[in-house]
Amino acid sequence: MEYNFKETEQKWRKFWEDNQTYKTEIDHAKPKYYVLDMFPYPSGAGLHVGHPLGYIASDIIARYKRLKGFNVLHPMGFDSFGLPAEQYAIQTGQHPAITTEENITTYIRQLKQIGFSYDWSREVRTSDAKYYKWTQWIFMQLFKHYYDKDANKALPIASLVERFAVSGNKDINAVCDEDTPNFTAEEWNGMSEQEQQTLLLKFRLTFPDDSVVNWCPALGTVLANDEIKDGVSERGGYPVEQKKMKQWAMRITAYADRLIDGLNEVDWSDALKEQQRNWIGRSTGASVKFKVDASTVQENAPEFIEVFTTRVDTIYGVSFMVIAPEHEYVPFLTTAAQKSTVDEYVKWVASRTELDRMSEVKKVTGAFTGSYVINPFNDEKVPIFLADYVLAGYGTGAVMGVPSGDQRDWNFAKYFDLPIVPILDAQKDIEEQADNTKEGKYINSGIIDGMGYKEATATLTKWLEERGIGKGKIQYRLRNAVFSRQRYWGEPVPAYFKNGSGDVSLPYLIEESELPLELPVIDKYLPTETGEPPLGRAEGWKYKGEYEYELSTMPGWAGSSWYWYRYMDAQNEQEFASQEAINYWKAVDLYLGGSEHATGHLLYSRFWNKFLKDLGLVPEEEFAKKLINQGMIQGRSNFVYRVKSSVGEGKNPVFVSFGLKEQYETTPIHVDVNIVSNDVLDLNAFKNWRSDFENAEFILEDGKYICGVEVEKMSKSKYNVVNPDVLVDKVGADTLRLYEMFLGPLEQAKPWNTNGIDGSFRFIKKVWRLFYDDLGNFKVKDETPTPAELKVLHTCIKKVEEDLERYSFNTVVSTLMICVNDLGSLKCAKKAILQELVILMSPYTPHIAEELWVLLGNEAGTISYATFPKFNASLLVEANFDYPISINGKVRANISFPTDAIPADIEAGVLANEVVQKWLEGKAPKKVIVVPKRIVNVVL
RNA sequence: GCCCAGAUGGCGGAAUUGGUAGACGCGCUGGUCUCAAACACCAGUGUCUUCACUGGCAUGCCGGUUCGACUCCGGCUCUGGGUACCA
Repeated sequence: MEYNFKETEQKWRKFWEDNQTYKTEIDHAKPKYYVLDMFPYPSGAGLHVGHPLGYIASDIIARYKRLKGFNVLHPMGFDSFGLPAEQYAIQTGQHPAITTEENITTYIRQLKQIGFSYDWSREVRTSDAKYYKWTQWIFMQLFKHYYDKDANKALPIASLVERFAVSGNKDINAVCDEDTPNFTAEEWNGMSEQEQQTLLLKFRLTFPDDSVVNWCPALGTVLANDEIKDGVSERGGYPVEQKKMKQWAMRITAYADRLIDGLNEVDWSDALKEQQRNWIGRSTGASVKFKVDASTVQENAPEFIEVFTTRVDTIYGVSFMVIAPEHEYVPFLTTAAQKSTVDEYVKWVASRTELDRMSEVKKVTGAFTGSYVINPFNDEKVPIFLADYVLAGYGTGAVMGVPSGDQRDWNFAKYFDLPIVPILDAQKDIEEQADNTKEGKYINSGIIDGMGYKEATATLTKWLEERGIGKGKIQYRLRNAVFSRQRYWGEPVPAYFKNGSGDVSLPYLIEESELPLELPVIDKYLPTETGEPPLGRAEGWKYKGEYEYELSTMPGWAGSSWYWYRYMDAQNEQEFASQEAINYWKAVDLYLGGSEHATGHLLYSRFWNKFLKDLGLVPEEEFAKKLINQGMIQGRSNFVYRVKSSVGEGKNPVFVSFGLKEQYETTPIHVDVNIVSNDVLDLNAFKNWRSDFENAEFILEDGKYICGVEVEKMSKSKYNVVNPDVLVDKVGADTLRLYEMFLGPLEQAKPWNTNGIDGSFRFIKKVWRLFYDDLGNFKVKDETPTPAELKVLHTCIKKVEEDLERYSFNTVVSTLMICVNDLGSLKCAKKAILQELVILMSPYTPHIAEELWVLLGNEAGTISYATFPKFNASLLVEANFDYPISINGKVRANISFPTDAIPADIEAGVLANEVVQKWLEGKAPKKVIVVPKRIVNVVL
């Protein structure tokens, strides 16, 4: 009798659902274990084979931990706000809520099909008002708090206001904007409401701020870097420019130190922690104010330009200063003679993205403003340049150029023919390249001549501080996080604006009792004619019928920055989760997801978690104790090639087939792999695929359009998604689960390839044949196992347990295969052995395990809460060990010795061996190394 | 460019702490069963040499440490992830 996986799997999935087998409650009698998957964005393409990889692994751990006696929380939900649904809405007019709902339904059906042991009663969706009510609530708390450096935590703004009223801000040690002025209590108390509120924004943990964005005038919207290809919008091919815009920001920089320090207490990979440390980029240095030479500058020019440097010791080597081309000072510093050069340069830089600017470092570009600053140490005039390698958003947007010590500065100095001054006697070949050494004694360096690095730095810093023109400073690369999106499909910001005198209007929060602030209905999902975000279209959408709401929405990461708490108490309408639930489940014990979230989601989530802890709402400083990054299942992408000259207003886009593309200048564009077959594009499907391609024209080869191919990550934006449904239908969920784990180490990236899935399928059938003979008779007997059978079983128990404890999911599959092969060879059909095997298999192949468990006479549904087999080491004891004997590190023989033989006896035995004798050629060995129960090495 | 990974047979991979490189599986080759095929089972399978035994070579490339290196160190090459509005 063949195993009927279809019927059996369906039967058990229904049983688990009907009996709520995996529903979880707080249970103080058992230790808790929280295993969490990074929840998916429910894309229109459905679940792809890359998703389950992590989910299968976490499900295996969840099932394993249940067998080990833990009370396991294992939930799933959806990060359901996001761009693709909105993009689809723009194309079709369909409300994103409808498509999102449909997509989620598909996802749930697909997930349930794979036999995951989720407690579905706890499902969350970030786009559900019952959920985003609490996202908005957390946003409000951020607005109502500031970061107090003395308390080293967030404190209420209300307490800050009280202190301002008593003693101004001179004793306040708080994280705030750079340009926050000093003020006394009298000054504070004398301020208008508007002035006070403006000042408080400099302290709040979320606040409106100017930031530079990719603005696409033709689409009237801001684009992600992702949506820009070759400087034009991927959608439509329109030009994009850099533009300053008021955006909500999150003062994540307040938590920079705690975000770095907290990494020491979590069990995450070193690679990931290193990435976060680098992202935060704490560097110790000094800030220095350079006085602007007033003789050439325009009216209203600044008195000083401040720079941050990690090498203040090189300050005597400064031969120019560079400020960012978009820096607000530029107009004031530009002389009439340089104006046309500067304007042209600024315009060119505005057309480039930040990524372009950082990537292209080989080509030096820049422009001289015509103005100078004065080096405070030697009173020399230093020319001020603009250059695109300085970004306005980093530090002060200005850097001092030291060509002898920094290669980028050196390149710049060569290009503009600026002096390259040596500053250390240890610097070598500085006419050829920069030398950033800190060794040697300073030269050409005024007050630090003859000193070493440490002394010089201290001397200079002291000198600056005494004169009030500089100080030691810790600078972070981390920037405050932009928290606004000019989009519809996201959480509305629970804020409105009033006190609008002229263009100044201030944000205020709505009342907590008015939450959730729901997304209003709009007619279409595009910006307004005046360039406002889509919410500007909502008719009569005003706070108390009077005040403008914030029209941007929250970014994708808002809802995902706290969701693990909502699972603890998903239906709670009074709080984001009850204190009882939070204090029972505490933090995530195992978190599984892709490494592409290293510096996004995982940093923002840690930030919000620390904030919630400061408020006393959650107990743990770090929300995820252990984290594993599953490697990406890579996709096979297809490309079409758009001819560049066919892009623009009123033109039909032209696409050239792969083989002919070298004859044109083209932009490669991803095309949905589902409308491509054997790399041949379905032309009609392509025209229907995206509205801007409906008039597409093609240059064909042999009457066909051949697409390009590349292996890259499988993702909705690359349109290369492969669906697991087909596989479940063909070979069953158990086989799919086994196969995905068998592919290789969880952390490693690999392209999706179904070759080899037969091996997993055969394994399932082999297991079945341990229970049934060829005639379909159930053959399991209640007999006493032999030592050989017990040895096979316990070898397996040991290895499965060890491997699961170190999350080596692929080797467990091999171990199970070896065990089943060996039991097959032994013709073992004994209940005592097979019953334990079934438990060992059950985390991987829950369906067939349930079936066999019941066939062995157990109660249905109880295998999930059975006891993991106990390993008995005494069953594996061997009398002898087979030593590999190597000569000069190469194995030449194998000799068996008693397990407890002493090295001297082994050495004697080895030297007597004829193979060894042959290699010795009568001579005595130089050395014999005996590693007990491992190896013997004879050195000639 | 910068930050972080990875590279082992025809293919996916194993080797957990420096100790037999290639477990397990796919594929392939030969055989058993069958009218035939599928399934299943048995045997072989890194490469060169050889009838065979044996031996040489071999973990991306170059060099080093060690009795011994896929594993540690230095220098490269290529591939993937991130690079702040994809999530």
